[in-house]
Formats: sequence, C-alpha cells, structure tokens
Amino acid sequence: MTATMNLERAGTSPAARSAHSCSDCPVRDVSFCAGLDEEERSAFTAMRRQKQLLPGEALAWQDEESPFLAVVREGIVKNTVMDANGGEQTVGISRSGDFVGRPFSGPTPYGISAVGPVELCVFPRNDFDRLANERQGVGHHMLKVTLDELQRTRRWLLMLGKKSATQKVSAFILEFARNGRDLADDEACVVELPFGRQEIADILGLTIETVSREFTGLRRHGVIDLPSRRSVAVKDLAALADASGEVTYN
Amino acid sequence: MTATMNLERAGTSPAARSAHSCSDCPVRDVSFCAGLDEEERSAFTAMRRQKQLLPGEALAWQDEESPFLAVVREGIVKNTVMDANGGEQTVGISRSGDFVGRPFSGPTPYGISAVGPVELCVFPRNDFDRLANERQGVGHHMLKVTLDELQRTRRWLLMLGKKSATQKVSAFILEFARNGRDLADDEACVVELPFGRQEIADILGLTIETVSREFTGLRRHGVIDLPSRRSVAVKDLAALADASGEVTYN
DNA sequence: CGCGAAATTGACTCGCCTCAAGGTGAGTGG
DNA sequence: CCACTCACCTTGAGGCGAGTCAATTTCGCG
Repeated sequence: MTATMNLERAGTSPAARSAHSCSDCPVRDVSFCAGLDEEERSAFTAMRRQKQLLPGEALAWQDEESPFLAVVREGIVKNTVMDANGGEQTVGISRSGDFVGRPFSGPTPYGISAVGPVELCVFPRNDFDRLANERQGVGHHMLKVTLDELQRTRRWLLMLGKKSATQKVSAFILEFARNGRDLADDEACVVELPFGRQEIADILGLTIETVSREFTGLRRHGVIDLPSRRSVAVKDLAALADASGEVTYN
Repeated sequence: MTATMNLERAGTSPAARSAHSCSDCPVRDVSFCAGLDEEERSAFTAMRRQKQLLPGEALAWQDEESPFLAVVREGIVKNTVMDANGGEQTVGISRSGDFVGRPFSGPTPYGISAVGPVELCVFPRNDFDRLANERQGVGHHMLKVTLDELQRTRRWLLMLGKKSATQKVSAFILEFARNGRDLADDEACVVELPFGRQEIADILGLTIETVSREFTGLRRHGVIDLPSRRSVAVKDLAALADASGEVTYN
C-alpha cells in the first residue's frame, strides 16, 4: 500500500523504470500479480515489456485486433464502448495490479485507454495465451480474477438500471472514499478523484451537466465539500451512504 | 438444436429424466458442456445430480451460501439482484448448456431462479472446485466461458447506460429474433419470448408500463405484431434493427 | 363461463437531457 | 506579475421521456 506512494506521478524517468523487475514492483502483492508463485512470476518477467501511457492515450481500439495484454503497475485504465451517436460508455475500470485486455480471442470489443498517466507491464498475447495453457496456476488464477471482474460488472448493472442520478453519484464518491479500507465514521476524509466530470458521466450513464449538478447538490446539503475540481471532502459519510440508496442493516 | 424439441415442457417424468447421461444430453455440444472431453464429461457425470425447477423457483438466494453449481439442461435461468426498494434488476441470463453459479467463493451475491420450467445438472460446489483445480482442461474451459459472460455483461452495460426505452425493447426483441442464426432479411419470423413483461422490464431497467407501451408502439408502426402475450412476429426486421440504435455499416 | 393474473392504456408528474451562457483555474507568453 | 487562453466545470431555462398512480382490458386456465 504505502509502497506505491513513491511512484505517484512517475513517468519522468523511463529508463530507470524499465530496469525494475517483479521483485520490487509495487503491485506484486495486489490483484492479479498477487496470485502468482515465484516461478510463474519469472515466466512473466521474461516476456513482459514495460510501457507508459500519457493521459488519454490508447492501448487498444474498439473492435480492432490488439496483440497486447497488460497488467497495470500504476495509474488507472478504462475500457469504453462507443455508442451509435458517438456517446461513450465506460464498461470497466482497472487499477494498480489489475489485468487488462482479452486473452484467447480476436478483436477486443472495447477500447482501452489511460486515465491520467499510466505504467503497464505489457505481454504479447500469444506468449500469454501459451503460458496460461501450459501453467495450471496461471489459468486458474486468471479464472478467479475474471470471476471477480464479472461480479463487479454485475453490481454495476444494478446501478445503471435502477439508481437515480443522486444515488449514482453518491455511490460513486462512496466507492472512492472507502477504497479498500473500512472507514467506519471517519468524518471529513478527503478523496482525490482520478476522473474528470465527463469521465464520471460516462461511467454512470449520465450527462456531464447532471453529474455537476449532483455534486453541487450534495455540497449544498452539507454532505460533501469540493476543495478543488478533482477532490471531494466527505463531511457526512452516513448521509452519503444514505443518498447512495445503500441498504443498511441496523 | 432440433434434439431439444422433444424435451420441451418436460418435467412430468422425473424418474425417466434422471436416468439420462451426458451421452444423450441435448446440451452436450453447447456452451459449457461442449468444451469438455470424454474423460472430463464422465467425471462430471459421476458427481452430478439432476434437478428440476418449477417456474419462478429459486436455486440460490442473494447473499446466502449456496452449496450448488449447475449447468442448464433445458429452460432459462436468471440471476437477479434486489434493489433497496424491493426493485429487481436481472444481471444475468443462462440458457441451455450455460453454467450457473459462482465457483470458489462464499455467498452468491445474486439470486438464481427459474424462468419457466427448468432442468439442471447440479454439482456440489466442493466437488466442482476440486475438479476444476485438478483437471487443467476444466479450469481452462471455465475461464473461456467466464470471459464470454463478462463480455456479454459489458455490452449490457452499454444498453442500460446509453439507450432509450425504444432502443432497449427493440434490441431485446432483436436478440431473440436472431438467436444464434443469421436471419438475413427473413421477414415475418415469429419469436416466442420466454419472459413476461415484468421480467423484460427487470432486464432492461424499465417499468412494466413502459415496456408495454414500447411493444404497442412498435406494433402501431408496423414493425412487429403481437399474436399472443409471449410471442412477437417481426414484420420489418430492418426497421427493428434501426430502432434498436444499432450501427449498420453499409 | 368466470376468475385471477398479466397486460394495456390514460393522465399526470418529475427527473434527467438539451441547449446555451457564464464561471474557474491551470498553464503560457509577454 | 499579469493578461490571455483554453479546457473544464457550473448554472440556468425549457422540453421531453420515462416513472407513477389508477383504471380497464385481455388472456390463460380451471
């Protein structure tokens, strides 16, 4: 956790970066990487190349063949699908340690691009597929990761299908406020959002105007504060959880 | 395909049914089952029990531990999540040959229930997990199936996030009209919908009234006809595809 | 035929989108 | 250090699509 701190906003020293191996990688114990044993890890190290993406830069385009798979070292990557009218819907978000891309198949049915600066470990798909076939552990671990991702995507369906704009935005902020840790009644915690308003709109299936209005609405009700464009100070966590339409069993 | 016909609306002769093995199963070459070799198939046969569900009957409840996994032999099964207000959102649909339930983990985070009468091959989860761990092929095949399911769920996200009621209902009908086959310009094909209006609403994130209005709207525009409650006759496929907001590359 | 569940229809409301101006703030060059 | 600028965000007015509430109607089935 704290090990990732010193890498924030890196990307200024590419040469130094590519010298790293898994052993000192900040995500070696997170998500996908955490499930690999030493032998598997070194197999991955052998085939991977490091790559950096600038904010907004794409790793793969929708419906095009992409020869790459990747693991996120640092930063956030999103998967998006284009609507017929040019609208964009975000269908997946990958953070540090998460796996990105689609093994065993042709064209990626969604675009993959960086949210802010990103560092990746990139694998040629052929090599990865072979490894997943040969090494029992890799395929099995991959399965677990995919099942988890499917689960998250299904929750997301509930949000898009049944929640109001207020509930969507509240749930979104809550997600980042909690971000792993428990966060009992820590009032006044400040969250740095990695997304701009338009990106939030694309995630929640709303327009940018509605997102903005919901933010200011929550501020007016004293639930949050907005010290800067991309940061949110949660002032009343209980109220936020309530507004998100969460069921509280008390 | 045609082999499934003689099993429709079965469920009247449980004893006869449970005598079946994989070798004469209608779904042995579909979806999950299709990816297994003979040896794996017999391993599954050894551990499975057959089970029938009445329309609406549940196999697992949301957030409760379920000791079962299953493959659908006949009928349709849905995964649903309850909203805070008692609203229901369908987050997954499984058809003949599809895998149902969540391996390798605790409580199922969604409810599983039958749409119409259903026949299943049920496996104790422990046994299944062990098999998936021991036999390379099973885990690997399971991964492919899960990746496909994730993909379908992501498309669904786009629908819920960005499409209008008309587009949703049109796309829904289209899905069943095509159902695998290509269906070039076969006008006047009749589709039997396995879902009632409320169930369609729960899938599309709409209300039952809106779904109903969209159906009659499409009928008034001569796009479809509604010979009975659960059947739709597609009269103008091109218009339907157009109404669904599909991109046509012509 | 008659009952009950499911579907349809109508009137009305409200939430979110659309379109159109302003603000705001970080980065740039004078 | 300040004006400039451009991207991003906010705010407002207005319209429309989908939800809500409330009857009916229709269909499937005993």
